[in-house]
Amino acid sequence: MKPFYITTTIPYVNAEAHIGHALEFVRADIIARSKRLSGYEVFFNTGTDEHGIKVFKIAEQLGLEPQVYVDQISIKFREIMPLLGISDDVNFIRTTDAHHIKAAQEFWNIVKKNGYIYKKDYSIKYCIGCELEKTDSELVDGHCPLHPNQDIEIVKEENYFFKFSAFQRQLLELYSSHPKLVIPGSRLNEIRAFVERGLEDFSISRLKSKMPWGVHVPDDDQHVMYVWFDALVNYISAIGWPDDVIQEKEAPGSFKKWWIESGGVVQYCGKDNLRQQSAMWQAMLMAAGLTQSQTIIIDGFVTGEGGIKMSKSLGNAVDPLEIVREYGADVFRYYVARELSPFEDSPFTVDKFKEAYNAHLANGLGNLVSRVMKMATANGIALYEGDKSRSDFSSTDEGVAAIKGYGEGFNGFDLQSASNVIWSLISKADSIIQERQPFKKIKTDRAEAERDILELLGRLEFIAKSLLPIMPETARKIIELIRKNEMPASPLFARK
RNA sequence: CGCGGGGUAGAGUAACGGUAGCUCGUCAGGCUCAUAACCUGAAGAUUGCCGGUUCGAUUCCGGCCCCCGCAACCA
Repeated sequence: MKPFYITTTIPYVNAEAHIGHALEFVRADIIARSKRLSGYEVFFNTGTDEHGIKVFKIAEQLGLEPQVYVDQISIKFREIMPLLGISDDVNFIRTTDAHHIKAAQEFWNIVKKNGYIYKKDYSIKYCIGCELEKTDSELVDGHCPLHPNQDIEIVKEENYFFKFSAFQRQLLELYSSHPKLVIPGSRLNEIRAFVERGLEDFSISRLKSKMPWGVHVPDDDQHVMYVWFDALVNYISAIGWPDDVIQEKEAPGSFKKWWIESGGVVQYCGKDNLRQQSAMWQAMLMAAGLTQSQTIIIDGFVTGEGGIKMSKSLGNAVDPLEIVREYGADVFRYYVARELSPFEDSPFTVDKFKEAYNAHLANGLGNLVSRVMKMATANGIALYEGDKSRSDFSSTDEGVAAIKGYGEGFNGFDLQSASNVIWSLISKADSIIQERQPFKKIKTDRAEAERDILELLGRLEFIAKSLLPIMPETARKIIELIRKNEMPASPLFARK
Protein backbone atom coordinates (compact mmCIF):
# COMPACT_ATOMS: atom_id res chain seq x y z
CA MET A 1 0.00 0.00 0.00
CA LYS A 2 1.23 3.44 -0.83
CA PRO A 3 1.93 5.60 2.22
CA PHE A 4 0.34 9.01 2.70
CA TYR A 5 1.27 11.45 5.45
CA ILE A 6 -0.95 14.34 6.47
CA THR A 7 -0.68 16.66 9.45
CA THR A 8 -2.37 19.66 10.96
CA THR A 9 -0.40 22.40 12.63
CA ILE A 10 -0.22 21.67 16.30
CA PRO A 11 -2.08 24.26 18.37
CA TYR A 12 -0.33 26.23 21.06
CA VAL A 13 -1.91 25.45 24.40
CA ASN A 14 -2.17 28.97 25.78
CA ALA A 15 -5.91 28.78 25.23
CA GLU A 16 -8.55 26.18 24.58
CA ALA A 17 -9.47 24.92 21.15
CA HIS A 18 -11.48 27.27 18.98
CA ILE A 19 -13.39 26.81 15.79
CA GLY A 20 -10.33 27.41 13.61
CA HIS A 21 -8.58 24.45 15.19
CA ALA A 22 -11.68 22.30 14.80
CA LEU A 23 -11.91 23.27 11.15
CA GLU A 24 -8.35 22.23 10.49
CA PHE A 25 -8.68 18.91 12.33
CA VAL A 26 -11.82 18.10 10.36
CA ARG A 27 -10.41 19.02 6.97
CA ALA A 28 -7.28 16.99 7.50
CA ASP A 29 -9.37 14.07 8.71
CA ILE A 30 -11.60 14.21 5.64
CA ILE A 31 -8.54 14.02 3.41
CA ALA A 32 -7.07 11.24 5.56
CA ARG A 33 -10.27 9.21 5.29
CA SER A 34 -10.59 9.71 1.57
CA LYS A 35 -7.01 8.60 1.02
CA ARG A 36 -7.61 5.54 3.14
CA LEU A 37 -10.68 4.69 1.09
CA SER A 38 -8.69 4.97 -2.10
CA GLY A 39 -6.21 2.44 -0.85
CA TYR A 40 -3.47 4.44 0.81
CA GLU A 41 -1.91 3.62 4.13
CA VAL A 42 -2.32 6.84 6.05
CA PHE A 43 -0.41 8.47 8.86
CA PHE A 44 -2.43 11.33 10.26
CA ASN A 45 -0.75 13.61 12.77
CA THR A 46 -1.92 16.30 15.12
CA GLY A 47 -1.03 17.29 18.66
CA THR A 48 -0.10 20.17 20.92
CA ASP A 49 2.71 22.72 21.14
CA GLU A 50 3.42 23.12 24.83
CA HIS A 51 6.54 25.15 25.52
CA GLY A 52 7.15 28.87 25.76
CA ILE A 53 6.80 31.82 28.02
CA LYS A 54 3.07 32.23 27.66
CA VAL A 55 2.37 28.74 28.83
CA PHE A 56 4.88 29.20 31.63
CA LYS A 57 3.14 32.37 32.81
CA ILE A 58 -0.32 30.86 32.66
CA ALA A 59 0.81 27.91 34.72
CA GLU A 60 2.40 30.28 37.21
CA GLN A 61 -0.83 32.25 37.54
CA LEU A 62 -2.75 29.06 38.13
CA GLY A 63 -0.18 28.00 40.70
CA LEU A 64 0.68 24.89 38.72
CA GLU A 65 3.88 23.34 37.52
CA PRO A 66 4.08 23.94 33.75
CA GLN A 67 4.06 20.23 33.10
CA VAL A 68 0.90 19.79 35.14
CA TYR A 69 -0.79 22.61 33.29
CA VAL A 70 0.13 21.34 29.83
CA ASP A 71 -0.93 17.82 30.78
CA GLN A 72 -4.34 19.16 31.65
CA ILE A 73 -4.85 21.28 28.59
CA SER A 74 -3.29 18.85 26.15
CA ILE A 75 -5.77 16.22 27.19
CA LYS A 76 -8.57 18.62 26.46
CA PHE A 77 -7.35 18.94 22.90
CA ARG A 78 -6.99 15.21 22.61
CA GLU A 79 -10.51 14.66 23.88
CA ILE A 80 -11.91 16.89 21.17
CA MET A 81 -10.77 14.50 18.45
CA PRO A 82 -13.44 11.82 18.89
CA LEU A 83 -16.08 14.52 19.38
CA LEU A 84 -15.27 15.81 15.90
CA GLY A 85 -15.36 12.34 14.41
CA ILE A 86 -11.60 12.33 13.85
CA SER A 87 -10.17 8.93 12.91
CA ASP A 88 -9.33 6.80 15.95
CA ASP A 89 -5.83 6.14 14.75
CA VAL A 90 -4.81 9.79 14.62
CA ASN A 91 -1.34 10.33 16.05
CA PHE A 92 -1.27 12.90 18.81
CA ILE A 93 2.17 14.35 19.38
CA ARG A 94 3.10 16.61 22.27
CA THR A 95 6.19 18.78 22.17
CA THR A 96 6.86 17.72 25.74
CA ASP A 97 7.15 14.07 24.67
CA ALA A 98 10.60 12.74 25.45
CA HIS A 99 11.09 11.55 21.91
CA HIS A 100 10.16 14.91 20.46
CA ILE A 101 12.57 16.74 22.73
CA LYS A 102 15.35 14.42 21.66
CA ALA A 103 14.44 14.96 18.01
CA ALA A 104 14.40 18.75 18.38
CA GLN A 105 17.86 18.65 19.90
CA GLU A 106 19.15 16.34 17.23
CA PHE A 107 17.70 18.60 14.55
CA TRP A 108 19.46 21.54 16.16
CA ASN A 109 22.75 19.64 16.23
CA ILE A 110 22.55 18.77 12.58
CA VAL A 111 21.67 22.28 11.47
CA LYS A 112 24.43 23.67 13.67
CA LYS A 113 26.94 21.18 12.29
CA ASN A 114 25.91 22.28 8.80
CA GLY A 115 26.81 25.82 9.75
CA TYR A 116 23.41 27.46 9.86
CA ILE A 117 23.23 28.36 13.54
CA TYR A 118 25.21 31.18 15.11
CA LYS A 119 25.03 33.50 18.11
CA LYS A 120 24.48 37.21 18.11
CA ASP A 121 23.01 40.01 20.18
CA TYR A 122 19.31 40.42 19.93
CA SER A 123 17.21 43.33 21.15
CA ILE A 124 14.06 42.26 22.83
CA LYS A 125 11.24 44.69 23.43
CA TYR A 126 10.06 44.01 26.91
CA CYS A 127 7.00 45.29 28.75
CA ILE A 128 7.71 45.49 32.47
CA GLY A 129 3.99 45.58 33.25
CA CYS A 130 3.29 42.29 31.48
CA GLU A 131 6.73 40.89 32.24
CA LEU A 132 6.67 39.66 28.67
CA GLU A 133 8.53 40.42 25.50
CA LYS A 134 6.48 42.11 22.83
CA THR A 135 6.60 42.12 19.06
CA ASP A 136 6.23 45.31 17.05
CA SER A 137 2.82 44.27 15.90
CA GLU A 138 1.69 43.91 19.50
CA LEU A 139 2.62 47.49 20.31
CA VAL A 140 0.43 50.52 19.81
CA ASP A 141 2.36 53.76 19.31
CA GLY A 142 5.42 52.08 20.74
CA HIS A 143 3.65 51.15 23.94
CA CYS A 144 2.08 48.01 25.28
CA PRO A 145 -1.68 48.43 24.92
CA LEU A 146 -2.17 46.91 28.37
CA HIS A 147 0.34 49.27 30.01
CA PRO A 148 0.33 52.45 27.92
CA ASN A 149 1.94 54.53 30.66
CA GLN A 150 5.05 52.44 30.92
CA ASP A 151 7.88 52.58 28.46
CA ILE A 152 8.92 49.52 26.58
CA GLU A 153 12.33 48.39 27.75
CA ILE A 154 14.87 47.26 25.21
CA VAL A 155 16.74 44.29 26.57
CA LYS A 156 19.79 43.02 24.78
CA GLU A 157 20.63 39.41 25.06
CA GLU A 158 22.69 36.96 23.16
CA ASN A 159 20.57 34.50 21.21
CA TYR A 160 21.15 31.75 18.74
CA PHE A 161 20.06 32.60 15.23
CA PHE A 162 19.13 30.53 12.22
CA LYS A 163 20.66 31.60 8.90
CA PHE A 164 17.35 31.96 7.16
CA SER A 165 18.86 34.49 4.76
CA ALA A 166 21.06 31.80 3.25
CA PHE A 167 18.04 30.05 1.77
CA GLN A 168 16.47 32.76 -0.31
CA ARG A 169 17.57 31.37 -3.65
CA GLN A 170 16.81 27.77 -2.75
CA LEU A 171 13.36 28.70 -1.54
CA LEU A 172 12.59 30.61 -4.72
CA GLU A 173 13.77 27.65 -6.76
CA LEU A 174 11.57 25.40 -4.69
CA TYR A 175 8.52 27.55 -5.40
CA SER A 176 9.27 27.54 -9.12
CA SER A 177 9.86 23.83 -9.38
CA HIS A 178 6.92 22.87 -7.14
CA PRO A 179 4.02 25.11 -8.09
CA LYS A 180 1.71 22.91 -6.04
CA LEU A 181 3.79 23.22 -2.88
CA VAL A 182 1.42 25.82 -1.51
CA ILE A 183 -2.31 25.66 -2.15
CA PRO A 184 -4.08 27.84 -3.18
CA GLY A 185 -1.77 29.40 -5.77
CA SER A 186 -2.43 32.91 -4.52
CA ARG A 187 -0.70 31.98 -1.28
CA LEU A 188 2.29 30.66 -3.18
CA ASN A 189 2.55 34.04 -4.87
CA GLU A 190 2.34 35.72 -1.53
CA ILE A 191 5.13 33.72 0.01
CA ARG A 192 7.27 34.05 -3.09
CA ALA A 193 6.93 37.82 -2.95
CA PHE A 194 7.87 37.73 0.70
CA VAL A 195 11.01 35.70 0.06
CA GLU A 196 11.97 37.85 -2.92
CA ARG A 197 12.02 40.89 -0.68
CA GLY A 198 14.87 39.36 1.26
CA LEU A 199 15.10 37.29 4.41
CA GLU A 200 16.36 38.12 7.86
CA ASP A 201 17.85 35.50 10.08
CA PHE A 202 15.60 34.71 12.97
CA SER A 203 16.26 34.06 16.62
CA ILE A 204 15.78 30.50 17.76
CA SER A 205 16.68 30.57 21.44
CA ARG A 206 15.93 32.40 24.68
CA LEU A 207 17.88 32.72 27.89
CA LYS A 208 16.81 30.00 30.22
CA SER A 209 17.03 32.40 33.14
CA LYS A 210 14.08 34.32 31.72
CA MET A 211 12.24 31.55 29.95
CA PRO A 212 12.79 28.27 31.69
CA TRP A 213 10.02 26.29 29.98
CA GLY A 214 11.54 24.99 26.78
CA VAL A 215 13.74 22.39 25.16
CA HIS A 216 17.35 22.77 26.26
CA VAL A 217 19.76 23.86 23.60
CA PRO A 218 22.38 21.13 23.22
CA ASP A 219 25.73 21.91 24.83
CA ASP A 220 24.60 25.25 26.26
CA ASP A 221 22.71 25.20 29.51
CA GLN A 222 22.06 28.95 29.37
CA HIS A 223 19.56 28.65 26.52
CA VAL A 224 16.33 26.98 25.63
CA MET A 225 14.87 26.76 22.16
CA TYR A 226 12.48 29.37 20.99
CA VAL A 227 9.37 28.01 19.32
CA TRP A 228 10.62 27.29 15.77
CA PHE A 229 13.23 24.63 16.30
CA ASP A 230 10.94 23.02 18.82
CA ALA A 231 7.40 23.06 17.46
CA LEU A 232 8.02 22.76 13.72
CA VAL A 233 10.18 19.68 14.19
CA ASN A 234 7.08 17.82 15.38
CA TYR A 235 6.25 16.95 11.79
CA ILE A 236 9.27 14.69 11.60
CA SER A 237 9.59 13.63 15.23
CA ALA A 238 6.02 12.35 14.96
CA ILE A 239 7.10 9.79 12.38
CA GLY A 240 10.07 8.54 14.31
CA TRP A 241 12.80 10.84 13.06
CA PRO A 242 15.71 10.68 13.73
CA ASP A 243 15.88 7.09 14.88
CA ASP A 244 15.90 5.32 11.56
CA VAL A 245 18.12 7.96 9.99
CA ILE A 246 20.70 8.48 12.69
CA GLN A 247 20.83 5.04 14.20
CA GLU A 248 19.71 3.24 11.07
CA LYS A 249 17.18 1.57 13.27
CA GLU A 250 14.21 1.01 11.05
CA ALA A 251 11.02 1.01 13.04
CA PRO A 252 7.49 0.72 11.75
CA GLY A 253 6.05 4.14 11.12
CA SER A 254 9.48 5.26 10.12
CA PHE A 255 10.65 8.53 8.72
CA LYS A 256 11.75 6.86 5.52
CA LYS A 257 8.33 5.51 4.81
CA TRP A 258 6.23 8.50 5.76
CA TRP A 259 8.52 11.32 4.73
CA ILE A 260 10.36 9.92 1.73
CA GLU A 261 8.31 7.15 0.16
CA SER A 262 5.07 9.06 0.59
CA GLY A 263 6.46 11.91 -1.49
CA GLY A 264 6.42 14.21 1.52
CA VAL A 265 4.00 15.46 4.09
CA VAL A 266 0.73 17.21 3.31
CA GLN A 267 0.28 19.98 5.85
CA TYR A 268 -2.79 21.96 6.76
CA CYS A 269 -2.36 25.38 8.32
CA GLY A 270 -4.12 28.67 8.78
CA LYS A 271 -3.19 31.66 6.68
CA ASP A 272 -1.38 33.20 9.65
CA ASN A 273 1.04 30.32 9.38
CA LEU A 274 1.95 30.70 5.73
CA ARG A 275 5.38 32.07 6.44
CA GLN A 276 6.27 29.62 9.15
CA GLN A 277 5.25 26.55 7.19
CA SER A 278 6.11 27.41 3.62
CA ALA A 279 9.28 29.43 4.15
CA MET A 280 10.83 29.03 7.59
CA TRP A 281 10.13 25.34 7.99
CA GLN A 282 11.14 24.55 4.42
CA ALA A 283 14.43 26.39 4.95
CA MET A 284 15.00 24.51 8.18
CA LEU A 285 14.53 21.24 6.33
CA MET A 286 17.03 22.36 3.71
CA ALA A 287 19.49 23.28 6.44
CA ALA A 288 19.16 19.82 7.93
CA GLY A 289 19.56 18.17 4.55
CA LEU A 290 16.01 16.83 4.54
CA THR A 291 13.52 16.87 1.69
CA GLN A 292 10.71 19.37 1.50
CA SER A 293 7.06 19.08 2.35
CA GLN A 294 4.85 17.90 -0.49
CA THR A 295 1.92 20.24 -0.08
CA ILE A 296 0.94 22.98 2.32
CA ILE A 297 -2.74 23.81 2.28
CA ILE A 298 -3.53 27.26 3.57
CA ASP A 299 -6.90 27.67 5.24
CA GLY A 300 -8.77 30.93 5.42
CA PHE A 301 -10.16 32.09 8.71
CA VAL A 302 -13.58 31.54 10.10
CA THR A 303 -15.10 34.93 10.73
CA GLY A 304 -18.24 36.19 12.36
CA GLU A 305 -21.13 37.70 10.47
CA GLY A 306 -20.06 40.09 7.71
CA GLY A 307 -16.45 38.95 7.74
CA ILE A 308 -15.73 40.45 11.13
CA LYS A 309 -13.05 38.74 13.13
CA MET A 310 -14.45 36.26 15.59
CA SER A 311 -13.68 37.05 19.19
CA LYS A 312 -15.05 36.40 22.62
CA SER A 313 -15.14 40.08 23.46
CA LEU A 314 -17.30 40.81 20.42
CA GLY A 315 -19.57 37.98 21.42
CA ASN A 316 -19.59 36.49 17.93
CA ALA A 317 -17.38 33.52 18.72
CA VAL A 318 -18.85 30.12 17.99
CA ASP A 319 -17.77 27.23 20.18
CA PRO A 320 -17.33 24.17 17.97
CA LEU A 321 -18.09 21.86 20.86
CA GLU A 322 -21.44 23.44 21.47
CA ILE A 323 -22.31 22.93 17.81
CA VAL A 324 -21.19 19.33 17.97
CA ARG A 325 -23.15 18.75 21.16
CA GLU A 326 -26.35 19.96 19.55
CA TYR A 327 -25.98 18.65 16.01
CA GLY A 328 -23.37 15.88 16.14
CA ALA A 329 -19.96 15.64 14.57
CA ASP A 330 -21.17 14.75 11.08
CA VAL A 331 -23.22 17.92 10.75
CA PHE A 332 -20.27 20.06 11.74
CA ARG A 333 -18.12 18.16 9.27
CA TYR A 334 -20.69 18.72 6.55
CA TYR A 335 -20.66 22.43 7.25
CA VAL A 336 -16.87 22.63 7.18
CA ALA A 337 -16.63 20.66 3.96
CA ARG A 338 -19.44 22.19 1.96
CA GLU A 339 -20.53 25.51 3.41
CA LEU A 340 -17.17 27.08 4.18
CA SER A 341 -14.87 28.27 1.45
CA PRO A 342 -12.02 25.78 1.17
CA PHE A 343 -9.27 28.42 1.08
CA GLU A 344 -10.73 31.84 1.77
CA ASP A 345 -12.20 33.42 4.86
CA SER A 346 -15.80 32.52 5.43
CA PRO A 347 -18.38 33.55 7.97
CA PHE A 348 -19.74 31.09 10.50
CA THR A 349 -22.82 31.96 12.48
CA VAL A 350 -25.19 29.75 14.39
CA ASP A 351 -28.05 30.99 12.19
CA LYS A 352 -26.27 30.10 8.98
CA PHE A 353 -25.37 26.76 10.39
CA LYS A 354 -28.95 25.97 11.28
CA GLU A 355 -30.15 27.17 7.91
CA ALA A 356 -27.72 24.92 6.08
CA TYR A 357 -28.66 22.02 8.33
CA ASN A 358 -32.33 22.34 7.56
CA ALA A 359 -31.92 22.94 3.86
CA HIS A 360 -29.31 20.35 2.97
CA LEU A 361 -29.34 17.72 5.67
CA ALA A 362 -32.92 17.62 6.96
CA ASN A 363 -34.73 18.51 3.71
CA GLY A 364 -31.97 17.29 1.43
CA LEU A 365 -30.09 14.18 2.41
CA GLY A 366 -32.22 13.02 5.33
CA ASN A 367 -35.51 13.45 3.54
CA LEU A 368 -34.23 11.67 0.45
CA VAL A 369 -33.21 8.67 2.53
CA SER A 370 -36.70 8.55 4.04
CA ARG A 371 -38.55 8.76 0.75
CA VAL A 372 -36.39 6.25 -1.09
CA MET A 373 -36.29 3.75 1.74
CA LYS A 374 -40.02 4.09 2.23
CA MET A 375 -40.73 3.13 -1.37
CA ALA A 376 -38.22 0.31 -1.19
CA THR A 377 -39.43 -1.20 2.06
CA ALA A 378 -43.16 -0.69 1.55
CA ASN A 379 -43.00 -2.51 -1.76
CA GLY A 380 -40.43 -5.12 -0.79
CA ILE A 381 -37.87 -3.93 -3.31
CA ALA A 382 -34.34 -4.40 -2.01
CA LEU A 383 -31.15 -3.32 -3.72
CA TYR A 384 -29.37 -6.45 -2.63
CA GLU A 385 -30.27 -10.03 -3.30
CA GLY A 386 -27.81 -11.70 -1.00
CA ASP A 387 -24.53 -10.02 -1.84
CA LYS A 388 -25.53 -9.13 -5.35
CA SER A 389 -26.37 -5.53 -6.10
CA ARG A 390 -29.17 -5.00 -8.60
CA SER A 391 -28.25 -1.47 -9.59
CA ASP A 392 -24.81 0.05 -9.75
CA PHE A 393 -24.81 3.78 -10.32
CA SER A 394 -21.03 4.08 -10.45
CA SER A 395 -20.86 2.34 -13.82
CA THR A 396 -23.36 4.63 -15.50
CA ASP A 397 -22.22 7.64 -17.52
CA GLU A 398 -23.54 9.91 -14.83
CA GLY A 399 -21.77 7.89 -12.18
CA VAL A 400 -18.47 8.02 -14.03
CA ALA A 401 -18.78 11.78 -14.40
CA ALA A 402 -19.59 12.13 -10.71
CA ILE A 403 -16.57 10.07 -9.71
CA LYS A 404 -14.41 12.27 -11.88
CA GLY A 405 -15.69 15.54 -10.43
CA TYR A 406 -15.50 14.22 -6.91
CA GLY A 407 -11.95 12.98 -7.43
CA GLU A 408 -10.81 16.25 -8.92
CA GLY A 409 -12.23 18.06 -5.94
CA PHE A 410 -10.33 15.88 -3.52
CA ASN A 411 -7.12 16.02 -5.51
CA GLY A 412 -7.19 19.79 -5.33
CA PHE A 413 -8.14 19.67 -1.63
CA ASP A 414 -11.29 21.50 -2.62
CA LEU A 415 -13.73 19.83 -0.28
CA GLN A 416 -16.48 22.17 -1.32
CA SER A 417 -16.50 21.19 -4.97
CA ALA A 418 -16.19 17.52 -4.04
CA SER A 419 -19.22 17.72 -1.79
CA ASN A 420 -21.14 19.77 -4.33
CA VAL A 421 -20.97 16.73 -6.58
CA ILE A 422 -22.75 14.71 -3.91
CA TRP A 423 -25.44 17.29 -3.29
CA SER A 424 -26.22 17.69 -6.93
CA LEU A 425 -26.84 13.94 -7.00
CA ILE A 426 -29.20 14.29 -4.05
CA SER A 427 -31.06 16.99 -5.90
CA LYS A 428 -31.15 14.86 -9.04
CA ALA A 429 -32.63 11.94 -7.14
CA ASP A 430 -35.39 14.19 -5.79
CA SER A 431 -36.21 15.30 -9.34
CA ILE A 432 -36.31 11.73 -10.58
CA ILE A 433 -38.86 10.80 -7.93
CA GLN A 434 -40.99 13.75 -8.92
CA GLU A 435 -40.74 13.09 -12.65
CA ARG A 436 -41.20 9.35 -12.73
CA GLN A 437 -43.47 9.07 -9.71
CA PRO A 438 -42.65 5.45 -8.92
CA PHE A 439 -44.88 5.72 -5.83
CA LYS A 440 -47.85 6.13 -8.17
CA LYS A 441 -46.63 3.87 -10.92
CA ILE A 442 -46.27 0.95 -8.55
CA LYS A 443 -50.03 0.54 -8.65
CA THR A 444 -50.24 0.30 -12.44
CA ASP A 445 -46.85 -0.81 -13.72
CA ARG A 446 -45.00 -2.72 -11.08
CA ALA A 447 -42.02 -3.71 -13.27
CA GLU A 448 -41.30 -0.19 -14.36
CA ALA A 449 -41.71 1.20 -10.84
CA GLU A 450 -39.37 -1.46 -9.51
CA ARG A 451 -36.70 -0.43 -12.00
CA ASP A 452 -37.04 3.18 -10.89
CA ILE A 453 -36.82 2.32 -7.22
CA LEU A 454 -33.78 0.13 -7.79
CA GLU A 455 -32.12 2.93 -9.65
CA LEU A 456 -32.86 5.29 -6.79
CA LEU A 457 -31.43 2.81 -4.31
CA GLY A 458 -28.31 2.53 -6.42
CA ARG A 459 -28.00 6.28 -6.52
CA LEU A 460 -28.52 6.54 -2.79
CA GLU A 461 -25.86 3.94 -2.14
CA PHE A 462 -23.44 5.85 -4.33
CA ILE A 463 -24.23 9.05 -2.45
CA ALA A 464 -23.65 7.32 0.88
CA LYS A 465 -20.34 5.85 -0.21
CA SER A 466 -19.16 9.21 -1.48
CA LEU A 467 -20.09 10.65 1.87
CA LEU A 468 -17.87 8.29 3.85
CA PRO A 469 -14.89 10.65 4.29
CA ILE A 470 -17.03 13.67 5.07
CA MET A 471 -19.83 12.24 7.20
CA PRO A 472 -18.58 8.79 8.16
CA GLU A 473 -21.25 7.94 10.70
CA THR A 474 -24.17 9.04 8.54
CA ALA A 475 -22.74 7.33 5.49
CA ARG A 476 -22.41 4.03 7.29
CA LYS A 477 -25.92 4.33 8.63
CA ILE A 478 -27.36 4.82 5.14
CA ILE A 479 -25.34 1.96 3.66
CA GLU A 480 -26.63 -0.26 6.46
CA LEU A 481 -30.25 0.73 5.81
CA ILE A 482 -29.87 -0.10 2.14
CA ARG A 483 -28.24 -3.45 2.88
CA LYS A 484 -30.96 -4.44 5.29
CA ASN A 485 -33.68 -2.70 3.32
CA GLU A 486 -34.99 -0.83 6.32
CA MET A 487 -36.50 2.56 7.01
CA PRO A 488 -34.53 4.74 9.39
CA ALA A 489 -36.03 4.27 12.87
CA SER A 490 -36.20 8.03 13.21
CA PRO A 491 -35.40 10.79 10.73
CA LEU A 492 -31.66 11.00 10.06
CA PHE A 493 -31.69 14.75 10.54
CA ALA A 494 -34.76 16.07 12.29
CA ARG A 495 -35.75 19.58 11.30
CA LYS A 496 -34.67 22.24 13.74
C1' C B 1 4.79 54.39 -3.67
C1' G B 2 5.40 47.78 2.16
C1' C B 3 2.73 42.77 0.93
C1' G B 4 -1.57 39.92 -0.10
C1' G B 5 -6.90 39.13 -0.62
C1' G B 6 -11.61 41.17 -1.64
C1' G B 7 -15.96 44.60 -3.26
C1' U B 8 -21.45 40.23 -8.02
C1' A B 9 -29.56 40.17 -6.63
C1' G B 10 -32.13 40.90 0.78
C1' A B 11 -27.89 37.33 2.73
C1' G B 12 -23.76 33.92 1.47
C1' U B 13 -21.07 32.84 -2.83
C1' A B 14 -19.57 30.93 -8.42
C1' A B 15 -17.84 32.17 -13.16
C1' C B 16 -12.84 34.94 -14.88
C1' G B 17 -13.33 37.27 -22.76
C1' G B 18 -18.98 35.59 -25.53
C1' U B 19 -26.29 36.39 -23.30
C1' A B 20 -24.16 36.68 -14.74
C1' G B 21 -24.67 30.42 -12.30
C1' C B 22 -25.67 28.29 -7.35
C1' U B 23 -27.57 28.12 -2.10
C1' C B 24 -30.72 30.45 1.56
C1' G B 25 -34.80 33.77 1.84
C1' U B 26 -39.48 35.81 -0.94
C1' C B 27 -43.83 34.90 -4.35
C1' A B 28 -46.95 31.60 -7.57
C1' G B 29 -48.18 26.74 -9.29
C1' G B 30 -47.64 21.29 -8.93
C1' C B 31 -46.98 16.59 -6.24
C1' U B 32 -48.31 13.44 -1.99
C1' C B 33 -43.35 8.48 -1.67
C1' A B 34 -40.95 11.72 2.18
C1' U B 35 -38.86 15.08 7.94
C1' A B 36 -45.29 21.06 6.47
C1' A B 37 -40.44 17.80 3.20
C1' C B 38 -40.00 17.47 -2.66
C1' C B 39 -40.60 19.37 -7.99
C1' U B 40 -41.48 23.48 -11.53
C1' G B 41 -41.70 28.56 -12.53
C1' A B 42 -41.29 33.92 -11.18
C1' A B 43 -39.53 38.40 -9.04
C1' G B 44 -34.86 40.36 -7.60
C1' A B 45 -27.78 42.36 -9.95
C1' U B 46 -26.74 48.98 -14.72
C1' U B 47 -21.05 42.46 -11.42
C1' G B 48 -17.63 49.42 -6.04
C1' C B 49 -16.55 54.10 -9.32
C1' C B 50 -14.05 56.28 -13.82
C1' G B 51 -11.40 55.50 -18.23
C1' G B 52 -8.86 52.10 -21.83
C1' U B 53 -7.99 47.46 -24.96
C1' U B 54 -11.60 44.39 -27.80
C1' C B 55 -16.53 42.81 -32.59
C1' G B 56 -17.65 41.81 -27.36
C1' A B 57 -15.38 42.59 -20.25
C1' U B 58 -17.84 40.60 -14.23
C1' U B 59 -13.54 38.45 -16.63
C1' C B 60 -7.59 41.92 -19.46
C1' C B 61 -5.03 47.05 -18.58
C1' G B 62 -4.67 51.99 -15.94
C1' G B 63 -6.56 55.30 -12.13
C1' C B 64 -9.68 56.11 -7.87
C1' C B 65 -12.83 54.76 -3.51
C1' C B 66 -13.96 51.25 0.32
C1' C B 67 -13.27 46.56 3.35
C1' C B 68 -10.13 42.60 5.49
C1' G B 69 -5.63 40.15 6.83
C1' C B 70 -0.35 40.44 7.22
C1' A B 71 3.95 43.75 8.02
C1' A B 72 8.93 38.80 10.66
C1' C B 73 9.72 35.82 15.48
C1' C B 74 1.67 36.94 16.83
C1' A B 75 0.83 29.13 15.83
